[in-house]
Amino acid sequence: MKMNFYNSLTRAKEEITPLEDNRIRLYTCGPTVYNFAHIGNFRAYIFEDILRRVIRFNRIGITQVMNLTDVDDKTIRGAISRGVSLKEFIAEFVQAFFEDLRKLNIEPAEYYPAATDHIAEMIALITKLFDNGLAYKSDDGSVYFSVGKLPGYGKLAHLDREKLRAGARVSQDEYEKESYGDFALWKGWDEDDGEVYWDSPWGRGRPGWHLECSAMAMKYLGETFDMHTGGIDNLFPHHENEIAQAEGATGKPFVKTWMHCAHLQVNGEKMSKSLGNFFTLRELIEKGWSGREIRYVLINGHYRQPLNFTFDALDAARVSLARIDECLDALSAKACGAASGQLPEFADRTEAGFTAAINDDLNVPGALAVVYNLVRESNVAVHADKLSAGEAAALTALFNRFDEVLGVINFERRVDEDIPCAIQALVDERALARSAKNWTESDRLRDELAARGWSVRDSKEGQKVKKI
RNA sequence: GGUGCGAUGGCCGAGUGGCUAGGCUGAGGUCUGCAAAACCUCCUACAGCGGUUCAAUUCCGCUUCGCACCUCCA
Repeated sequence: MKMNFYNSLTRAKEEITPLEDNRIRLYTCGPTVYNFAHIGNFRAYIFEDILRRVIRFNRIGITQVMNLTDVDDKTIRGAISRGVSLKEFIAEFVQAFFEDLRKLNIEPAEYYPAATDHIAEMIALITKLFDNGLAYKSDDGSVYFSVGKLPGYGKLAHLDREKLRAGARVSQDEYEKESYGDFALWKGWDEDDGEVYWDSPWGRGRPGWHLECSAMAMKYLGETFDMHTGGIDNLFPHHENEIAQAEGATGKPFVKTWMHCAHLQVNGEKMSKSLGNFFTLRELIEKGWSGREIRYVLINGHYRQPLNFTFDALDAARVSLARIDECLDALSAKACGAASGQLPEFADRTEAGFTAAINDDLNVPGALAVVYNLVRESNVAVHADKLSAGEAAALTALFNRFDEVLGVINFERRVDEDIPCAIQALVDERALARSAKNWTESDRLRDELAARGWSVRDSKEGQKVKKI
């Protein structure tokens, strides 16, 4: 089935086919490792995770690169304020970032290049831009990209260069640029940079922010590759400038498909560090939410729509996931280890519906609706005892197939713990009371089990005991 | 000022020119000694005003409101 994704460059949904070798080469803008990422940041990484999972679900290979921005104003400032080297400063946040990715069940990318390991590639790129007459040096030792000399600049953001004007945040423009839209390729060293600098043909300094992505993307993925993604706020200027640097150097198209996700909001406003209205993943986990629940909230909205983050949504996620768990528990009890057989008739078109949803611009909410319909029909069949063991096993396999994309069904799913002897004794005692129809004693024992952290549910097959 | 995006039932959140999204919550019901789980029903939604159409929540225009970007940003 065809994948159709929305391309920010053309502003239309387009059929996605790999440029080469049935493999999609994907560059995803990663974190600046100067503190802990917040869940708004992770919305982007989860969107990219869903993207790569959907590509794989379609039996297409993937090579994903996610950069780590480890040199910029914020990392330098952080290192200096702590009196440590840049490498030491970022180490904690790099490690935390990878831990957080695991907590959210985000699949690892193939490459995580750090900017500071690719200074030579960046210098080479600037050299090419000089050769092509697109770069110039200023008096302060910085190098700028001359936006006016590159035809087509603004094609991604659809901005008219003539109409670029300073927004609210640009009142203090201290750079020595020839023209307003020009951006730094290389920043000449100054005192604020401390020990952080590299030598270059233009003197000591450090790379401009946009440069690393162009240089590293081309190193790992080639001069032209399939897809490049990030948050919508990266569309301009960051991605526009990446295109300018890459295409200005090579003369070839840089990226075929650009995809951008909308922001996570809190009370209708963008979640951001500057507004202070953000939650880090670790904060939420400390409050008792699981990575699974947080992942569920973050995928249960279309990536191009702003998503309003609330604790009510986390509550709903917990209950919703429990419903899926109940269904899968019932199926696995029914399957009882049987080999996967035929799917029951009601599930005939389910996978097609799921695939249609995710292949239509990653419509995860639509895919989840398909999953919940299957949950309901499975429950009906199980409770009516109309399911064979082979069918139950086949349904389980189907849920697992969906989970290749969702990453939320089996991830961190509660496994039934062994029942301690003391608890089992109470359960046995309760069975006796029940057979004697001593409901008072039965209820008392249920309360006692609950007080000890175990729930008991009566069914035709007897008592079902679970850790709460 | 420029450029985009959006407004869906109590909450979240898809989608569609006519046919049930889905989840959560609330109410009622079936089952059960009770509870739980499961299932069923209901709370009959598409910002407002015009227009196109046999038919508009869906297409077009205007209005109102909101969000984002306009060189730190996921």
